[in-house]
Amino acid sequence: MAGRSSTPGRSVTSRALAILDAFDSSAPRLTLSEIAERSGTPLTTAHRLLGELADWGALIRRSDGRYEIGRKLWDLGLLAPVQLELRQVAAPFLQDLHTTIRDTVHLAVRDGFSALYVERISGRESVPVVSQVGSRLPLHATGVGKVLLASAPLEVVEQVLRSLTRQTRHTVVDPGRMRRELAEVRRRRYARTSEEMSPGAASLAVPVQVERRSGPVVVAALGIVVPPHRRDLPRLVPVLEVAARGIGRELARTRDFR
Amino acid sequence: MAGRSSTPGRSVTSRALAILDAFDSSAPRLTLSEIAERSGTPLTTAHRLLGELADWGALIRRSDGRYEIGRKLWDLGLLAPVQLELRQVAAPFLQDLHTTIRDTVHLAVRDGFSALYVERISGRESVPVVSQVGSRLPLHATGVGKVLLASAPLEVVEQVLRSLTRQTRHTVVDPGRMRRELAEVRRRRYARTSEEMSPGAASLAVPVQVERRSGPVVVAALGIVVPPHRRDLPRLVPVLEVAARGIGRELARTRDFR
DNA sequence: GCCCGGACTTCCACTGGGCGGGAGGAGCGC
DNA sequence: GCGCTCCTCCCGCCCAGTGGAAGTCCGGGC
Repeated sequence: MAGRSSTPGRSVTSRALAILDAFDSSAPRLTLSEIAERSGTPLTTAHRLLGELADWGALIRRSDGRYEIGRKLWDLGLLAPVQLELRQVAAPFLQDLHTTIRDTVHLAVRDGFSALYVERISGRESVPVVSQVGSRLPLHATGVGKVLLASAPLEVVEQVLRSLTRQTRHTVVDPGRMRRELAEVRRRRYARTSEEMSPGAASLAVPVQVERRSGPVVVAALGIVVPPHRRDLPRLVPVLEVAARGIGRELARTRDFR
Repeated sequence: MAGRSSTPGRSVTSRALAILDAFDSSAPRLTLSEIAERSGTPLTTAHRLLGELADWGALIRRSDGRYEIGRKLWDLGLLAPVQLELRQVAAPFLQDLHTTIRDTVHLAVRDGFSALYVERISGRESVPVVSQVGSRLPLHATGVGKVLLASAPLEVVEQVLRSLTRQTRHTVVDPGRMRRELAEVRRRRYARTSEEMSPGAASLAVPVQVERRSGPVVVAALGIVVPPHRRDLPRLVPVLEVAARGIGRELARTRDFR
């Protein structure tokens, strides 16, 4: 018996959502007790809520008792604007780009202080690449990141400059130098990196812009990852630009104005 | 005043989920009152729950007041097994396949009585195609559908045979004929269609199998869509088979046994 | 400018759905 | 068999959730 005692004021909904929050890419399959612990929910409560979520199809219970994200959430996720408005539109362009240059191709947006990878195309032979669709990488150490950072609001830039974490020995961690690089990116309209995120990988990226009444807005970054010894990178800039412009134009057409 | 009166016995969680259910591909952006109506929730209740869902990031509220699916649900959806265990693994193979044959390439699984499209790759020039990632099409009118149906449990086959809806004038709607076609698919290990789903498109598909203790299990179907006048389709079967086998082998390695 | 209608937001008293400790069961390793 | 962990079920208390009503905001017609 005894009524509630812990965390008063937590709504039912927030508890249910906390349970969903227990899942992340490092833990996509969880047992009841793991979920209860990770979400800070009493075991019994977690059990009941999990039952409801599983009935609806948000989660599925595997035969070994562990829970996974269900198809219904997968479906819903596909309705998010990143998918519906950006990824869908951009995919064929990335496709063509990949066919042409045969390296790994990326599309990313800025999500707070990270680059969020929205799409990635790579054959089975290309350079090993860290990013996956849905993963987040630092803005200062990747090509797409630098492009996104170069067009981010001042306060974001300042915050990022204050925390330039070293990823490899080539990572730019000096705020002054990064500031100059960003200016360079704005001027040249593309960014490069060489082994700044992971050894053995260089990258090249350009902005994807949409025209608004107030002028062009950078909505995403398009990038490629190549082996660092490739010396002809700048030659690829126009190829990326053509694709980026295509995406931008298509976005302007598709996107429900505003 | 006055307590609840409508639908007693509905849990809070089920109401919140009903609200998410209001969103689908034909209605990915909704106003408060639309959501209230579509979910059968009183306006006020919908309003409160939407607030909670938006705070958490399941939904986002646009500046025009309408709600959309938020990034957090997109993220969660990426953790679903279809994505993590199937799509991720299969993508490079589809990629290679597309590069080789240059037509639209598909990967689908059976979801109840439909084929659920998990991945699609097409350049910008190929045949116009109905399917999109996340969309569902009938099992009896598509190549991947027939492959999936051919290996489905008996009761699924019977149910589908009872409701062969006509999509075009070439759709097979005779249960007897479909039954023979399925036997043929099982024997030959591939399926064909020609303008049975949409005019101007033919398709070819093969099963993707994973070896289990109990023998091989069909977990997905791999297909291509081509113009109907192409007469060399059977020549492409081995190409599809190689890719399908590659996916199957990789799945067996990756997939957490069971 | 004014009025009207529709869509959204805030308020608040009542009450039944949610809560979670505890008991009991299932499965497993030793 | 025994102890351990993990899961499921039970049940009475009580506060979070509920939703009608009233208030506010906005845009468009006249």
